[in-house]
Amino acid sequence: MIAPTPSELEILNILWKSGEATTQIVNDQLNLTRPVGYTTTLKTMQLMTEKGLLDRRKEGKSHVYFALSDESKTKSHLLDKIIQTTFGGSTSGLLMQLFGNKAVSQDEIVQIRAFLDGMEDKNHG
Amino acid sequence: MIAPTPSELEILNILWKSGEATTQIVNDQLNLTRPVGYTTTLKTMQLMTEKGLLDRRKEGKSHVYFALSDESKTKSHLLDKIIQTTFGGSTSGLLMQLFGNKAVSQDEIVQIRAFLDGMEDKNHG
DNA sequence: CTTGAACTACGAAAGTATTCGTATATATTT
DNA sequence: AAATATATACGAATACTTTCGTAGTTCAAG
Repeated sequence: MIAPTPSELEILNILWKSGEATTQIVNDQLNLTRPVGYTTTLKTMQLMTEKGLLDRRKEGKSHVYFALSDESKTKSHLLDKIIQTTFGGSTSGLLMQLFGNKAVSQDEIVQIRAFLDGMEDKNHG
Repeated sequence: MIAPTPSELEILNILWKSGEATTQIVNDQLNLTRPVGYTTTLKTMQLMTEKGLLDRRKEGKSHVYFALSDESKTKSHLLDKIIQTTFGGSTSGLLMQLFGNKAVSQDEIVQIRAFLDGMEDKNHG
């Protein structure tokens, strides 16, 4: 599994959401959050393509990029890593931290409840 | 809030657990997991002291180091960061990922529900 | 008070990630 | 087909982190 760097993850998040996009579009999206030069984004996406994180197809004079790495697998892997390094491998340690010290909105609690309901149904059925 | 680097976090975890320790002890602990030179550990701890992550007192010819940064605050901060960068700011997104790809026992679900109950009581009270 | 073991200080190299300038290529417009 | 706009390719600079060698310090034992 190839772990993306922070910058690469930003780009992956954009491509996972939009399915595919040109460098221009990705760069515009990035610049909604922070300033970054066009060629910087281009270079990063080229490196990601070499690494096998992305692939691309030619369209007119530009390239259209799309993610090869699986969203769920990648995020799961990143999560495992922080559980390992920050919480000594303990998933419940992470949960305690999350619930014990962080404000979680009512909406999110509702969402989490619904999710747990679904899981329990699965377990019982 | 000063975010520790990965290497710094390893050292913090050791000091949070033991309260305080010399470079020697920290380095020995690190070497249970991976090989790292004594002066590497020393240098890192010196940098951490400059940054205000650690402080130390002289004892004999060596220094005894201890963490200045709060464990819970630091972990909470790291967690916030991954929630932001990886899950678009959605805590429930993280939980779904966690529950979706890992086996979570019925006991843990019950525990989490109890947590949520407690939080809601707090919110409403 | 000299020797040796353990420790600190610090510069600099090595590794990794990010950034961007500049040259070149491609398509479109006039 | 020349000029313009938009792309790509790529080298190299910058930044950040980690690594360790070497020189010098401190303390204790002989």
